[in-house]
Amino acid sequence: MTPVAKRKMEKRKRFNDYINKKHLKSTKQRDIIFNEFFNNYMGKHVTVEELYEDIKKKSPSIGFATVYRTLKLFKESGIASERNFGDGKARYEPIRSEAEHHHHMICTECGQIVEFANMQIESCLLQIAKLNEFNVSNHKLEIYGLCSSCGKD
Amino acid sequence: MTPVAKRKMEKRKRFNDYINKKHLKSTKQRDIIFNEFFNNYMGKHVTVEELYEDIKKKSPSIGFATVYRTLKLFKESGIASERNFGDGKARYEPIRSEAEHHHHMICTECGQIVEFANMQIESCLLQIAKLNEFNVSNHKLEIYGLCSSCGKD
DNA sequence: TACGATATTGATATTGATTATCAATAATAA
DNA sequence: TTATTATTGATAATCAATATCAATATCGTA
Ligand SMILES: [Mn+2]
Ligand SMILES: [Mn+2]
Ligand SMILES: [Zn+2]
Ligand SMILES: [Zn+2]
Repeated sequence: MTPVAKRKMEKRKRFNDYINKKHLKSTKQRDIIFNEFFNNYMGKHVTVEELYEDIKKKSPSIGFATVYRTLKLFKESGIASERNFGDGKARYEPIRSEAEHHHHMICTECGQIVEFANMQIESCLLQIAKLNEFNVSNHKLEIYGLCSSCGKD
Repeated sequence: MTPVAKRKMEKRKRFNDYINKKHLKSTKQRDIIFNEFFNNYMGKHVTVEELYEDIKKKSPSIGFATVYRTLKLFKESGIASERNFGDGKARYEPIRSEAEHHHHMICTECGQIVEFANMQIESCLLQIAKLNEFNVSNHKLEIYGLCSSCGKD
């Protein structure tokens, strides 16, 4: 089994566990959305609209609201992250692994997104939180500007 | 003149300069909103709704849309920052000085906001941007969690 | 001061993303 | 199989933010 397939299976298990724990149900629609999301959007930051349009091609009967609800479920179960890059639309990305926590640089001209991670920043943040006796649940860090292509004055 | 009064005057000058540069006009409404904002919301993070409700008490004829438009003007002219803390409402805070750049820790329970600044993080960010040839215009960093009061399990 | 060009205002309608509603249907447990 | 409970898809509702527009205010110039 490829590492990618293994990762997908792990997320699937986690999602199933969540479904069971909360007494929810497995459905064809959730399967379809799960597969589309984890097969084609790894490392991407997809909007609900985009994912819906994509899925509709193969499964025209799936409803818009269901995609909304399912992505929210993915987030709640810890297999997807919700992102907001200031354009008013929520974006979702599959979580690769707990270890691959990262942040984003967004080009305000072309929309290109560059991911980055930095241990020094992460430990600074923990320290700051500790100093203020804050019990951190999550944090976000975004850099906005022009990418190398768009930034040529 | 107190330091606070001096700061307010500086912002006023900057706003007037912007007004002139863009061939806009000085109006009573803008004066009223400016004064309310810089007299009573220094160090705060106020929503449009909140500021509107506050101003309406003294100046009942001021319209909701005008408060929206004026806060956006404050932002464009560089005398206010727009913040988004994940509750779907934009918040504005008066800019103290270029030197007082800072970030936020938000308690998801009681809404308390703690400000912090950290030079190490700032220089890390600049370095990361440089490495990726990104021309940074701004960045945001937020920590979400429970404050010391709310976090007592 | 009066005039003319231009910007602003306040009320209201509209937009756009997201959420709620609900009757029909599907999944699960007994 | 049946009873219970959750889900679905269509659509209405919500809510912050923005657009529209006629009336009014500002401001440079005469
Ligand atoms: Mn990412
Ligand atoms: Mn602040
Ligand atoms: Zn770009
Ligand atoms: Zn709190």
